[in-house]
Amino acid sequence: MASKKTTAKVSGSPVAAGGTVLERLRDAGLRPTRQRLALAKLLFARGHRHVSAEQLFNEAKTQRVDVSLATVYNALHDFTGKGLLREISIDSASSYFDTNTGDHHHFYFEHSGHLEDIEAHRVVIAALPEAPGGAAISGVDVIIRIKA
Amino acid sequence: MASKKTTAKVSGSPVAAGGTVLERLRDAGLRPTRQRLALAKLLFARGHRHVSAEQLFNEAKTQRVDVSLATVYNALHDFTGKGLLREISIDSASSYFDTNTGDHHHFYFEHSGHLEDIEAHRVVIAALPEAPGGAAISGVDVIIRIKA
DNA sequence: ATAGCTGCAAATGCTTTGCAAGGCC
DNA sequence: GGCCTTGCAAAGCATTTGCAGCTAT
Repeated sequence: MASKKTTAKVSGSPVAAGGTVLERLRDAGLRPTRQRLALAKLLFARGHRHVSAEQLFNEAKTQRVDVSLATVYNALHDFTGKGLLREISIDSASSYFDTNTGDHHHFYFEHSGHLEDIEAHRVVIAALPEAPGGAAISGVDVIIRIKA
Repeated sequence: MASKKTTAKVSGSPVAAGGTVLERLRDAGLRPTRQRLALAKLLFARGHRHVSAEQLFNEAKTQRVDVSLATVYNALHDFTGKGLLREISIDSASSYFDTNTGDHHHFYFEHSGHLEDIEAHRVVIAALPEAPGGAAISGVDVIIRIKA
C-alpha cells in the first residue's frame, strides 16, 4: 500500500494558509473533495486540536458546510488511516481524533472530558520495562488525569 | 491520594478463600447477593485481571452462574463506584475493568486487544509537567502499546 | 416488611454499512 | 467515462434503563 510521493513535509508544523491542506490530502492519496477539504480545514487550520466526530459535524454545520455525519466518520477514519490524525480512546463514550500525530502526551480533565496536549519532552521516562516476549513497542502513551 | 479504609489488605494479595469476598462487599456497602458474590469471586479469586462485561458474563455462564448481562454491567459499575475495580477505556469498542486498583500501568497488545499489568515501580518517570492552573493530578496512566 | 437487587427486553447512543447518485481525475 | 465519495437511512454494537418480581437484612 503506502504509495506516496512524499515531499517529506507531512509532520511538520500545523499548516497555516489554505493551499497546504489540499496538498496534504493529495500527498496522502485522498481525493480532495469539497467535504474532505472543508473538514481538513476545520481540523488543521487552527493548530492542534482534539475533536470527536459529533463535534466536528456540528462545527461543519455551523460553518454552513454541508456534510453528513457518516461522511465525517469516513473522513476521520480515512485521515487516521493515512497518518493525518491519531485516534484516542480515553472515554468509552466516544473517540477523539488528535491533529497532532507527533510524539506527545495528554492531560485529561475528568470533569469535562477535555483533552490537552503535553509536549513529549516535558515527560521524561527514566525506566521502562521491555515488552514481554521481546515484542516491539509501537508507542508509549502517558495520560495525566486531572481531578478538579 | 489513595483513600482507603478497610483492613489495609485491599491491594495486598489476591484474596484466597471464600469468606473475604463477602466481607469486601459488605465493607463496600453492597449487599452480598448471590449474583454479586459469584461475580466477585470470579473477579477477585484468581489474582488480578482485566475483563470486559461480555467476558465476565460468559465466564459466569460457563460456571453455571445464572446472571443477566444487565446485572453484570450493574455489578461492574457498582464495584467500580466503590473502588473495588478500576475502569479502563483504551479501545473504543468496549471497556475493561481491572481488579488491580493500586498504582500500576499497562501493556496493550494492539493485535489482540489484550491488556497486561506493569508494576508501578517498573516505570520510572523522571519529569512530569504540573497541571495547568495548579489543578490536582488524580493519576498518571502509562500505556505501552505493543505492535506485534 | 422493606429497601435494595435482578432479569428481561426495549431503548439509547455512537459508529458502521448498503446502495444509488454525484464529483474528481 | 470510470472509480472513488457522498448521503441518507437502516443496521450494528456495547451499554443503559424501566418495571415487575425477588431477596437480604
